[in-house]
Amino acid sequence: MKILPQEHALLIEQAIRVAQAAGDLPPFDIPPVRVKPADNAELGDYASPIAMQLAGLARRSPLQVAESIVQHMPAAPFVGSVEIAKPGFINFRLNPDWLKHQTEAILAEGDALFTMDIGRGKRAQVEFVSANPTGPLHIGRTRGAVLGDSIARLLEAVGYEVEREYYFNNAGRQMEMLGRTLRARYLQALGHSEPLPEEGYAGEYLKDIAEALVAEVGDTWQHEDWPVFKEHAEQVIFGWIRNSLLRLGVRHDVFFNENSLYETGAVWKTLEALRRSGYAYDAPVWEGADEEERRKAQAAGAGDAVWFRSSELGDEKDRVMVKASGEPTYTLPDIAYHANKFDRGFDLMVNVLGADHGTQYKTVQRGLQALGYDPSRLHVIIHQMVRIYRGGELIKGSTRAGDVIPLDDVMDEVGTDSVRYFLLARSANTDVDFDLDLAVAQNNENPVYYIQNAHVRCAGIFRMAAQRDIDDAGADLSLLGEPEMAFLRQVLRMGEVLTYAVEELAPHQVAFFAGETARLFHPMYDSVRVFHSEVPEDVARARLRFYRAARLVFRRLLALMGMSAPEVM
RNA sequence: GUCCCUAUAGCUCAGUGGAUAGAGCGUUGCCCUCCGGAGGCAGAGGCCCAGGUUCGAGUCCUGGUAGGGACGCCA
Repeated sequence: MKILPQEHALLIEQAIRVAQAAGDLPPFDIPPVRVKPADNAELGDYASPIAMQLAGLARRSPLQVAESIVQHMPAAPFVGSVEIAKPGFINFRLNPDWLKHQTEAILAEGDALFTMDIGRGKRAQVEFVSANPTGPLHIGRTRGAVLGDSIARLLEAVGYEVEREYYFNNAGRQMEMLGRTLRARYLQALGHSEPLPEEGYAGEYLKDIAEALVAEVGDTWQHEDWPVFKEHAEQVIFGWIRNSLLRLGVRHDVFFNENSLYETGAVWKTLEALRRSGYAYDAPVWEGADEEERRKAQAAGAGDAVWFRSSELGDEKDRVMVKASGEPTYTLPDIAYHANKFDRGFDLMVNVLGADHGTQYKTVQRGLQALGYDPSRLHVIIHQMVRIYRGGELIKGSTRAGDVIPLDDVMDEVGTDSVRYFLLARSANTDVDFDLDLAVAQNNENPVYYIQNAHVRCAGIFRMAAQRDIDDAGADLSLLGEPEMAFLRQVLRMGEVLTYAVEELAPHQVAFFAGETARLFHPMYDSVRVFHSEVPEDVARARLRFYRAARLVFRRLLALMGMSAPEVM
């Protein structure tokens, strides 16, 4: 399918060149030509303000420039008419005949509708979720899952070969706490009065794992230490996370274990590289520390840590990479991990993170810079928080406190399609208030049903067509009317919406477009009937052909959002 | 204190430097025998404040104000 703003822009560029060659316009470098869908249908379908932009360069009035451009505009099958409007706009109207026949073009593309080759031959990587296996997946992480997977689907739609990656850490202090907590829960389940470790995980889910463990191994583990329990907890919890993601329609191609960076020595190689470039040094406190910080560190008896001189790259202070104990903080392996990503040679890298990791990624970017990589090649999408409401009440919680609602419970309650839609339909930059009551509502307050119902209605038409044995192949599409054309105009905008959504890595654009398209569909469906006593058979066949294309459009949109396209509801 | 995000209709949100700023819910009035009423039509109603850049600013810049988040030798 054509991406119409681009097609129109090409025509304008050619027209300007021809006008310049003919001496109608003075020579100048042509700036990028912007063409947008016109906001007022009475003015046209697509519009460009290029003449206003060029007025200065051409040293003529915008209207004169527009006239010169329009005079030299080459013909194109999709252009019906070109007009000039007051301040200097060039307005295009689509050729109605061409528009009606786009029905066949849509059907010819099938489920690959609006697949593009922008990313042909290029490899993209999307890293998302990346939750450590310390508890069930909660709603905040789920937003990252939905965003990351939707971005991956979009990249695939424009032709990239996409790898989905999950980075995790199953070592370190947090995992030790997990093991120790499970051990305590296990002993409690056996009837011992074992206290939970300080800063342990209070969540109920570890009780569940402990009880299942008792049922499985009895009391044979009571003399085991925490590593055995950590191993078990990790296995069970990772199983939960994978299952939750699977239910949500999210799969990862690569699970990257932080530990492998130690096994290959990458972590220490990274540190050496940073030392060589002068970005690492040993000291008890960072170089820019004030008196108070120094006193505190001395009082605490701090030994030499290895610091990352990030303040030289715009940070407010330097960061510890290796603690005095010799153990690295997350900073060092994270930098090593991203260096590894860069070395794998992706053309495009996307990292989806929650707002609570906003500071962390900056340190990683500075680390990459210090190593000589170009950090702008890594696109970081930081999404804001998700708040869950039930009955108008905010539900709060953290994994540690354990009073969080696991994703599985939310999916049980509202269904996976609703979870995906509500987490997708907002720009990543804004908070999401997830209203469980609304998401579960089976009425038109719930946009999920509104969009899916458009597909259901199309499917209904074809059930009826099968009964009546009507065939739409070869239908005369010139019999389509204005309402159908309005719908086709909207559908043809899909190319530019997808292009823009990919450029901005903003998949919520797709959700909005789907909603808009459904809003255009339902009134039309009401008036444009296929099976009606007053509709002649040839018109009925043309409309049937049209609804076949409409069904495909909704199926494609829902697929891009990772949602199902139901036949009945 | 520093950094990040946000501020658009009564509410929840779109809006890519261009024309008269869009949708859903709510609200007011109305319509609909027929492909599933989980419907449709119409109306009222809005860019936080002050500067700046631009032929043109909801959009870009600076400074405020208000709300959310992050600022560990935790990950």
